[in-house]
Amino acid sequence: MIDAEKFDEWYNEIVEKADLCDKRYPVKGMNIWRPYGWRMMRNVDALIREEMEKTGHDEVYFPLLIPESYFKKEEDHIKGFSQQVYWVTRAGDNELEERLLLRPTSETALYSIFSLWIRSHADLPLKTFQIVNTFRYETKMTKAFIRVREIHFFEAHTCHADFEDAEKQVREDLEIAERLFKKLAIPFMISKRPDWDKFAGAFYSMGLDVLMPSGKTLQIGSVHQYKQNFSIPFEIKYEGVDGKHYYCHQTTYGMSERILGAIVGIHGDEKGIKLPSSIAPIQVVIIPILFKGVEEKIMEKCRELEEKFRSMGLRCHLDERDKTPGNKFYDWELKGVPMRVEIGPRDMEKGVITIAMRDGLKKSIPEHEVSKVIRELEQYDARLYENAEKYLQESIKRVEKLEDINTPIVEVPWCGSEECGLAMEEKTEMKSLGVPYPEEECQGKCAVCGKEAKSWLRMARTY
RNA sequence: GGGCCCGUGGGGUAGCUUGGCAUCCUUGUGGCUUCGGGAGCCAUUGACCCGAGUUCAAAUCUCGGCGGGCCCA
Repeated sequence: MIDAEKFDEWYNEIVEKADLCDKRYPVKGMNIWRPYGWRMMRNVDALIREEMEKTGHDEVYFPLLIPESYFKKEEDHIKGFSQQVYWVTRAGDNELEERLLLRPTSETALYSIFSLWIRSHADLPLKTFQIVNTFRYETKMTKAFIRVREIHFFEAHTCHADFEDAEKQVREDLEIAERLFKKLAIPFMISKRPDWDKFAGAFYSMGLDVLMPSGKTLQIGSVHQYKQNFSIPFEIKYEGVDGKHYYCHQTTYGMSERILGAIVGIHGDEKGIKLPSSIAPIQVVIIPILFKGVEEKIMEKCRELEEKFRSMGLRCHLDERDKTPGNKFYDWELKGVPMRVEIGPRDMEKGVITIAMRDGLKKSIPEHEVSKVIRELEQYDARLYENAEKYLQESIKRVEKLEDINTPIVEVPWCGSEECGLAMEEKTEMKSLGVPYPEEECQGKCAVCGKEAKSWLRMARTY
């Protein structure tokens, strides 16, 4: 893992060096996805789509532009986003009759239409999602994948007959996160955000955060319970079995390319990034070790092996570039390829292949046992996860007093008042992530006012 | 919201104080030779963020814009 002090600089460099993005596009906060980075993102998207399908969500795609009148329907929502909205006010030479905005998120677009789609209790639950670009005008401190102005955004939107069914959805969303982030080898925390920090318009918000090597946390997902806060202004109503009309209860689930930022940050080292095999564009790279006179024999063996790996369902690449092997090793380590296979004259003689995992493990395996590489990849993924999990667990501590803080993440007894919460933020120079979920009883006294604590408050420095 | 630093070939830099020919490394391209952890030699492409101002003359000085990075709230 990268040292805390060096992390920010390392991160800024590595995202370009590893060919994930190109930051030279001259619009602030809008970077170019390079092929390698985009393949990683699409692989993440594919895992998300898989989860959505399993849980009965349907994919939709709504327009980028939202009429001002739609956007203005929910008051808190406008307040939360108005300073971050890009406007389209003219087309050609004409001023538009109604201004249009680039979606900063799609609630107002979707819900205006959901009110048309939903008529009866039989239409519920309505579970949809989309993966789109959203736009938020960040004023400063943009950072590749972490704070961007054009966001690659996954958003699930669901409508339910009652509060309890929406609560069930929130729980399902958190289970999806468990499965997804396990596959991505990124351990995370769930916190119920304090009221002053919930999503604009939400009844409550659950934040999903990871810990970066800099000691700052990064929110990589959020689940919101809207209750009827949107369905009332947007008039999303259904007719119940009793013939009466009711407003829906709604939830949303959001994630973005910050997931990539987390993977890059959490697993990276001095050599480069380290990818979990679930999203690695190349899972196995084959490097021929050529010597004069035996080139053809070695290349033949490499191609044979490439075929074999492909037939096993692995994403495999044979590096035939005219470079020295050492040069190729550095290159693929930089890009985080989980497994490297070397084939040279010595291996051919012994009938083995040499494998080297990105985290350092190196061994020879007999050629007829090639299928074992699957197991090696699984073990590598598990090591990635375990190391990151260990770092996270070591970084969280419960303390009774604010003076005792010496870890990146702390949990302190809290009376539940906004006043005390904000006082803690000020004194510690940290932000409240919220109440840890699943919630555990807290017996102590509020670290600010000394009254009986209602819960723990989890705090950290954040991106 | 407040403040600080920075913009020179694809990447990293020197030059800026004191205005005048733009330095070095790396990468890319062609070739020879090599290949079990960044090989060597030869040839070669390629740059002063944009705009305005001062000046005989601006990478250099002044102002503005755009972009990048950091700190504090």
